[in-house]
Amino acid sequence: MQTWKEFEANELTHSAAHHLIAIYEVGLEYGGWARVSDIARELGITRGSVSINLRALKKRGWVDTDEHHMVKLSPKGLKAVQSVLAKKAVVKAFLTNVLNVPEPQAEIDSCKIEHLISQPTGEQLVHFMRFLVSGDPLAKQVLALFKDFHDQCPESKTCEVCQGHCLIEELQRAAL
Amino acid sequence: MQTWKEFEANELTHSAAHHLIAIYEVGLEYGGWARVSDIARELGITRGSVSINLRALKKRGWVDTDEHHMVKLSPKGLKAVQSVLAKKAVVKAFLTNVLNVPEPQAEIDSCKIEHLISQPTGEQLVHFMRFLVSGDPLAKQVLALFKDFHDQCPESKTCEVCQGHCLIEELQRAAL
DNA sequence: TCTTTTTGTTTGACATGCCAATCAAATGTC
DNA sequence: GACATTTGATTGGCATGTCAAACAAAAAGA
Repeated sequence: MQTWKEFEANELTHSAAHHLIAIYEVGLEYGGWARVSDIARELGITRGSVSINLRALKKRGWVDTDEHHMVKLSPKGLKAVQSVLAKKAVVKAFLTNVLNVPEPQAEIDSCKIEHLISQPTGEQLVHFMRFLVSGDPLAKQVLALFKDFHDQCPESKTCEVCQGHCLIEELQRAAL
Repeated sequence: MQTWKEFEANELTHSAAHHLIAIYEVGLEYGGWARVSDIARELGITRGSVSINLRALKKRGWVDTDEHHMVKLSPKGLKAVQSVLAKKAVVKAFLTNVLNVPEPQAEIDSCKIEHLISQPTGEQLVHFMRFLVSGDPLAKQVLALFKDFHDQCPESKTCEVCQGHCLIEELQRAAL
């Protein structure tokens, strides 16, 4: 009913997630520490914005700071970053290697949804990808077959993502 | 580099998408027409909010109104709604029928990302699902096999979506 | 040491999107 | 016709997240 409102109820906003990622990336070269300026440069926003945003992240326990304004991910923050990065990577791998979505588009799409994927869904996608690279000959065959199927599909170029739900009803009837 | 900023650059916000969907849903029973109150009730927000939000949607050509304040999707708005609903449905079908994600979770996840999926990605996912229900015995076998694989996987219960990217590196090495 | 640059913070502004409260006009009811 | 309800719009408030501009303090260079 009101499922759509859960969008805002996320623990991590898109902006917050990328602040944490920026701290993580900068920290890789500086022993886990980052400065406001580095984060701002990494994100392409002003120092002022970062300064304000860090206040909220500190208050909620994602990051810590020392007396010299140096910023560091808290254990909780690090875990969140790893979870988000892993979700993004597995989604991107699925899009590029299974769905054959062009790399730039896969990068954009995975970046947009990385912080919105739930833990269960992320885990299942990991398992699915793990299955597909498990070496099982069937998996290889399927990927190859789908590539052919897709290349041959007459709707490949014109399909507008199933106007009017035709595909969905089809899927429901098939009930897999 | 600055890919993360494209999140805001979406043509449809989550809120806007659901306003359009609400108009669509209400309109199904009233020949395509909806009133502000109906939309507000459908979304669980106040009439005031809807009134203000509709102003922007009108200005950008997603909805039209007549002289009696009746609201209707423009052709462009209708197309957008169908695209979003189709993306949501195909994502949900993938999550539930392929990844075996529980229905409530699949509903939440698909709702969160429905408006963020690009057209190319949506189309490819449609083709993938179409392939899986094409009746090809190989497809059936794969789905069954993955179900087993997943049930047997010792990490099924504990995996934290691949802490530290181990899976990703694995996927890259495999290069599919 | 003196100057310049870099840095972090604060301020006022804007945009989105929600709320509650208020209001006028239209609609219903007696 | 008179009163009550429903409806759409407006207002002021709050929260997030961005900017530009101004500021003090620290760091770097001469």
